[in-house]
Amino acid sequence: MAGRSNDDSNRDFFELVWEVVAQIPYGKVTTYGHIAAYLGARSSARTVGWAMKAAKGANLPCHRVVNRLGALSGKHNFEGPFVMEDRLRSEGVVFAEEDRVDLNKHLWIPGEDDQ
DNA sequence: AACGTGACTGCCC
DNA sequence: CGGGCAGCCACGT
Repeated sequence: MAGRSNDDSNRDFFELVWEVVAQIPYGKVTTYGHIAAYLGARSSARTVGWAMKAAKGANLPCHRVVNRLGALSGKHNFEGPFVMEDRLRSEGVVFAEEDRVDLNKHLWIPGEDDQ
């Protein structure tokens, strides 16, 4: 057994992602890439998407996570294809275009004191 | 163990 | 502005 516990790196990447998502402020959004970069895995943006999928059912604001273009790439993974957009609009999030959030106004980057 | 797929991203045409 | 290609990581078959 040897303890391999060395540090918090033992935690699953998914769990770290969920913690970041839980920190996204109300009315703000972030991207898969920024979350991955914040966790030191800039190339794992895709894995962040898997974490979201695995988080389905959890009490996480996963609707605040969009792709780099602000598009709701995961809307079809919610209870309905309209739930994600509906939830964002409820928080006052503005859409620059159809199915595309205005990141210029609502982008929140983990680690940045923007809260 | 190999292959295909995907809630991604960057680069090129 | 759209479409294709490559790199990346985890998962299902």
